[in-house]
Amino acid sequence: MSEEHLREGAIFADKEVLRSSYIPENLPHRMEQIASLTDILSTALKGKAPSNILIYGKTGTGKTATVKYVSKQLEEMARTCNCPLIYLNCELFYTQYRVFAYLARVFNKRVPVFGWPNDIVYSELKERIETEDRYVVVILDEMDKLVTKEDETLYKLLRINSDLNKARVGVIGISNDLTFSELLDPRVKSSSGVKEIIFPTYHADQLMDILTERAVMAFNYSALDDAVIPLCVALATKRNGNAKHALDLLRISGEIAERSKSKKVSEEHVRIAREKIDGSMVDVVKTLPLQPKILLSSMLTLMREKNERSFSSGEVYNMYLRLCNYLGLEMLSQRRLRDLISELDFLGLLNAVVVSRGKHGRTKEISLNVPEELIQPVLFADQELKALSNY
DNA sequence: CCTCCACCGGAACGTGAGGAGT
DNA sequence: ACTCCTCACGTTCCGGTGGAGG
Repeated sequence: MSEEHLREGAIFADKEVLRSSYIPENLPHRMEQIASLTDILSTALKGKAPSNILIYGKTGTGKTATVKYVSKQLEEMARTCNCPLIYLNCELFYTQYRVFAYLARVFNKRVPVFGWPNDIVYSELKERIETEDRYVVVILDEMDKLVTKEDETLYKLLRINSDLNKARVGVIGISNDLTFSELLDPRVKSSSGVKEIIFPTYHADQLMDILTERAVMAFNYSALDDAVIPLCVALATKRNGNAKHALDLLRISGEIAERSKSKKVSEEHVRIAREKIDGSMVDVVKTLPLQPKILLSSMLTLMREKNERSFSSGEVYNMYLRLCNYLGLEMLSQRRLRDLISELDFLGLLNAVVVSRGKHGRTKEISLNVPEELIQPVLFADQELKALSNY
């Protein structure tokens, strides 16, 4: 077994470097974001009230990495001035109770996993924070998971300062949703002094830099064919410049090369890796309910008929109606379809951006985010959509 | 600078399925 | 068995809006 482990080093020097949980020494093309984040945070650490920060960007634009990177940098400073930085992923702590209970636990207040009323947990937390004159920074990753209609967690946290005398709390919210800002109550935004940092998607050459830098650490010398990184970059660029996707490709290619006992990672391995990743995308489509599947089919039909890539939501809806008619299925309202489009956007299957076309109104421009030939067979495989194959 | 399109997305409400409590 | 919920999924209604073209 240990023999096997040593042999594993044939390809990889340090595989962890390619995981999204890894925080590199250097984050290429994120200087600006690092600077503003550091700037805002360090003034807080120097004794001024921390302002709240909202961070936006699509998946794989380096949001979490940047925040973790900066907090690591400031860790020492934070410790000396008793200003804890608390990281919390809302995917795991998605209810008010869990968030507050977790925070209370950080401040050594034992709160049961369930059972207490929310406001008690909240006031316990408040009391705990107040025991000292200090600043606390709470990082809420994936915070869109937290803001559902009646949930006030975020607002409570943003406003907690008005309930505090000595201590101050700053919130860093990280969101995948670019429209999240509009979703927030504008009063909260202005009153709590929220600053926003936007993370644009990476261009091909930027992805190139990122992958090159990581590959040097992750792989043994000459274990990588020259064509591998450019291929990973090219594939990830097609997927919105998603750096996470690019790194996944690289890592999985390496794993495949390793398993096949190759000495080098080749283009072929990347192809297999892509198929593997695409395969999981296929699974997502496969398990989708009927209506979203019809929606995706409408996209495919439009692409075939018009020979274009992106369409307005009106166009998509009309095509959707046509397909429903053809299939003899009941059709949803345009409002409902808008929600479905947003959901598929969130899943990464679609790409939707609001654009204004002046006299021709305002709409969402929607494009397919996965290879057409990949999902078509999956859609046609659905019993209810079978008839589409000869539409 | 104003208009006005073609949507966006919030609010409120309806329905039926699936638990928890009694 | 029964109420009482919460949740997912849809609906209708409607106020709101960025920017090309007048």
